[in-house]
Amino acid sequence: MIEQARRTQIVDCAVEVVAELGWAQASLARIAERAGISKGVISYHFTGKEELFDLLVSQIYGRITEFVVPHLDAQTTVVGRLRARFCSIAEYLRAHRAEMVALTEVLTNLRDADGTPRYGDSFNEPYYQRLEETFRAGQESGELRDFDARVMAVTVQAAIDAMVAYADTHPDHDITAHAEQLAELFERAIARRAEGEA
Amino acid sequence: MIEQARRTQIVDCAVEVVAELGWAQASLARIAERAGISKGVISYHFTGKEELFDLLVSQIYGRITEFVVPHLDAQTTVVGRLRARFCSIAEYLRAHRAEMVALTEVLTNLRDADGTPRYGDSFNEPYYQRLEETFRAGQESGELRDFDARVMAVTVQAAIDAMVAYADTHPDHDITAHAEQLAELFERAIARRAEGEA
DNA sequence: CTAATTTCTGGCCGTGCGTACGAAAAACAG
DNA sequence: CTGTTTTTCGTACGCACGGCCAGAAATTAG
Repeated sequence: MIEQARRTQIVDCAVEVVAELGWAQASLARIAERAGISKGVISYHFTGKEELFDLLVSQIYGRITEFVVPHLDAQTTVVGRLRARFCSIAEYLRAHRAEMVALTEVLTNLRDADGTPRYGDSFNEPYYQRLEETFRAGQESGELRDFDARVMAVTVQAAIDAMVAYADTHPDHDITAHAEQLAELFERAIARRAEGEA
Repeated sequence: MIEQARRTQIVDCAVEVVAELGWAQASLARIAERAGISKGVISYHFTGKEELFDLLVSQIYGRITEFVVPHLDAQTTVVGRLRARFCSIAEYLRAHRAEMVALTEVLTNLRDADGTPRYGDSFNEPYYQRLEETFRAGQESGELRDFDARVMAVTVQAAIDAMVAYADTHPDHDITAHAEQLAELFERAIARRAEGEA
């Protein structure tokens, strides 16, 4: 059995380093230093920097999904699901701030050999599509008004990202209240008005 | 007189290179190559990479502001001003896509010597404050409902940034329609309902 | 214990970067 | 034209990075 523990230890140290010092300072040497090992160990357990951070992303992303999805599934209405999305992500953010910071940092900065962003558009696309489907279903059921589901999905995701980023730079910011504000904001934005309207 | 034209020429080439190849590939050597000059010329006209890209940012930012502000001032209501903000930025984006791409790229990636982002939070703060003031005024005049003006400001700015970023990666995207969707979205989010409500 | 395998070390290599510098060239003044 | 200043060129330096490897150390197997 290949020593799997080393890999996760290295990834954990990478999370710490990225969260504390930012992507630009997160060299393999620094990560190794943080882990108390030689630089070569990383090269031994990973084929390269890419594989290391790919594992980092998939691990954190998996944990977040694992936490958020049940909250979504507990809701029946689109408005309820959207509120659960904002609030559960805020809750996870409050408990695992460093993870979120590191994830954001890696997603926005990691590039592969030719210099193109590794997690660009293609990474958000699945989110967009699922949000779109949800919105469309709500529109057909009559719960929601008529609007461009793609623009709404992009904007919702942007609002979440902005919440995470703002919380990062403002440690005293009330994330829970922020999430509730977003929930109310978008509820008004998507819900059909009490009086009939297109 | 110091040759000012050289500076702007170099900045223009920097815009092109960043817009086409991304920040990671925008080395001084490549910019010099694009400009058809030697690398040392850049060092002669600028104290360093920082000053070059500071000039780039302030130039582009200035042009955008110059275009957008009159559209805002033409509006009297908060909802109108917000719509004008979305639409005028979209209009500028349509006409000067490369500039916008380069600006975004530089803002998100430029770091100073110690590795901290040069244009981070502090850059958005003035926007936030002006948006906040506008929202507060609207709330006091009764045009707008009660909500957290700071969260709304952060979210509006995020929606704009997301629009720019999405337009960048989806060349066929209808930016004008996107802006109008945002205008309607946030109008519903901030406006007081027809029937009285807190 | 010995031998084989896995894991680790520490340093070296090539690359690309921003910057500094001296010499060449051009522009300009007297 | 001559001397001076401004601008440009090409290069070389120092640095940090990711990747790589030969050998040492530790672990495991027999």
